[in-house]
Amino acid sequence: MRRSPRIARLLAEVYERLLAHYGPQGWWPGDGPFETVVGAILTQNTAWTNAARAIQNLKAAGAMSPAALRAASESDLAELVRPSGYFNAKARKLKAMADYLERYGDDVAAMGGKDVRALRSELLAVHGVGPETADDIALYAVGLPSFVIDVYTQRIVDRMLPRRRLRGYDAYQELFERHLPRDAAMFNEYHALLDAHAKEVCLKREPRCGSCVLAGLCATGRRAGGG
DNA sequence: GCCCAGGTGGGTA
DNA sequence: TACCCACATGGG
Repeated sequence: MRRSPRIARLLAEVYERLLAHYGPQGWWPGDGPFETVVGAILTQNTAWTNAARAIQNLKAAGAMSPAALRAASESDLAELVRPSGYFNAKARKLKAMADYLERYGDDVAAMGGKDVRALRSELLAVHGVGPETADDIALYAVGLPSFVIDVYTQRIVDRMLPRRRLRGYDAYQELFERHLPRDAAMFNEYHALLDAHAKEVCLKREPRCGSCVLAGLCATGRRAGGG
């Protein structure tokens, strides 16, 4: 993908408008880097409120640490994370993550010494970690600049750049990373703002795109959405 | 009752 | 590479 000054200006303006309108989002909600890692797995294809219940269960059971996850049986873990859905699959994923973290001495912050691309590749090799979860962990738990793409981000980009026809996670990520300064704090805020905007405006049945904070930057009225 | 939610892994063509 | 499907609970 070639860098385009026009797209760089567009993405910068979108960020400025969203930040001015919604304010700082304070992601990732939760208590510390390891809890963020756990949350990234538990929120997969699941509403955050459900993931949060599972996190509370893990904390109440004293299981919110890599060592505790390794020590627990998979079936006990599954019961604890039941509210987040896919509980058997997620219990296995949590154990795989806990096994992986052992190489960093169970210290998520220790991953910060790595190159972001190298860390991302490592994370992708862990069972249950796909591109979005790897970027969630790299960005929100470790603080390295890896732009997070989710379905909301893809929908908003598709409406802003309908001619672009991006395919696949990496294409969307490349769009942001090629056109923005490589700044973890800004990546953090930008993704959270896109999420907030998608939830408040774009996913409504009748989005009022004319008064939307992104009016004029977004191709409206193409589907049941705009903004 | 129906659709959706801060995806991923495994199988098939 | 590109689809398909299983995985599963809770809220609107």
